[in-house]
Amino acid sequence: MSIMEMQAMEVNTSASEILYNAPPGDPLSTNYSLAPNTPINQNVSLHQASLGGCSQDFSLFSPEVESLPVASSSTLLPLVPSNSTSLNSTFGSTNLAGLFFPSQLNGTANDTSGPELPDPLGGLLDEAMLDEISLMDLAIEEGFNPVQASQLEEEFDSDSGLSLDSSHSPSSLSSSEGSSSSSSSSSSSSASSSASSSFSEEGAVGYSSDSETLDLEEAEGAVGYQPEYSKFCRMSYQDPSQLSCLPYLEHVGHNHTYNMAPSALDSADLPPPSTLKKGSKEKQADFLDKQMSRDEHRARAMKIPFTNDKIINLPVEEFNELLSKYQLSEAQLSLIRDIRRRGKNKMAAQNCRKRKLDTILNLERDVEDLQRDKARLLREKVEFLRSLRQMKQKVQSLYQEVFGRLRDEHGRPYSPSQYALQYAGDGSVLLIPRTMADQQARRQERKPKDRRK
DNA sequence: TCATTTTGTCATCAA
DNA sequence: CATTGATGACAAAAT
Repeated sequence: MSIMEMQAMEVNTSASEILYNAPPGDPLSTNYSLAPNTPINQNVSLHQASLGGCSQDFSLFSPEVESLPVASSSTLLPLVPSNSTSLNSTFGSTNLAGLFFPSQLNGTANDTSGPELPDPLGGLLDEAMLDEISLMDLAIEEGFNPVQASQLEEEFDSDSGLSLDSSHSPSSLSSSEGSSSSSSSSSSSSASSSASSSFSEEGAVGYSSDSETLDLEEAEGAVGYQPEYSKFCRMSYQDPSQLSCLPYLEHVGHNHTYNMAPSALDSADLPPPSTLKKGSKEKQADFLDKQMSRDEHRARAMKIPFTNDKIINLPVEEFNELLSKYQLSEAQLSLIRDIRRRGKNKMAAQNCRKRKLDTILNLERDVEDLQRDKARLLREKVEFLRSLRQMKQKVQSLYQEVFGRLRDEHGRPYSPSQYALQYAGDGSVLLIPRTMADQQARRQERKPKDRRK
């Protein structure tokens, strides 16, 4: 995405107008009153705004550009009869010209570059940019950071936009992107791995007979997945049925009648011991009954002689060992197998769901990161265009100065409508008749456009 | 009671 | 081949 945008930025720069439009209070734009006379309607839609700006720019600087919808060169030429025409042909005919944009970017409301500051490079403005950059882009971000922007500005002033482009955005972008994506992937992978490891660990603890040391947190570990998200993870670790799986509850099991009920006794939200002592045992039994999972009920009904927790969490070897100690009917064995399968799957499902939530969280984080990156790139683009605009104006004024000092053999100044300066490939500057300049301008004008299509 | 969320279960695949 | 974990889909349970 970033690459695309950067490319788009190089090729079509009409979007710059939008960018300038977006932050009306942009403190930076106030620093540059380059186009003070440019009429700006900030309330118009993006397209209108940009087109309006474009047409003005183009009319001033590149009347020869046919593609432009409103080449109002005729109307505006009178304002700048001499330099505007010459500038157009000149810049339009050179590759260098492509570097410079219309100086009046729409959004710079405070800018004051009017018709008297024609821009030879209006042709570069391309509406394609509008598709990629919109006010929305800027609206999304948390607003321009004046400090950052000014820093960027300074860099632009002292440095070339390209250097900044290459040194800044890619590194920061890649780093942030990499961190975010890697964090998501690594975190999820590590989480899952830790999940499995801790799970097996728990299992090991679990079947080490009567370890009463497991606490709730370890129980969480048993499930294996404990990512940092707290708000998101709504899994209830207090679930009695889950606790029943924990080995440390087994020892309560010799509560005769209810082998698997004891889980309830240890859980925090259960009735206090007083009720256990003095409360009716019936009620207690009912309560415990309700706390038991379906499989626990089934196991009790089938008189399975050991806890579901063991059935589920013992490793295969010990599990088979355990089974061999008892004379179990086929139905009992079948139920035990089901209990084991379901119990394991239950935990797997819990892990799976937590993992899914974690993934979603990470993706959300990634989205935020990418949005930040995008906003930053847009900011950088604005600064880039800003400096570009400045350079254009410099070149333009230089052009006018040079052209204005030229004299023919009779000591008379050249007419800007008949002659134009043109950069040669070797770096020299030639004074050529306008007609030639126009032709060359058209030739160069078409090449890039055709190439793009 | 109804809607929504959470949890359990099953089927299936892959390791 | 048996076991186990992951996961989608569905249903029961809980909120």
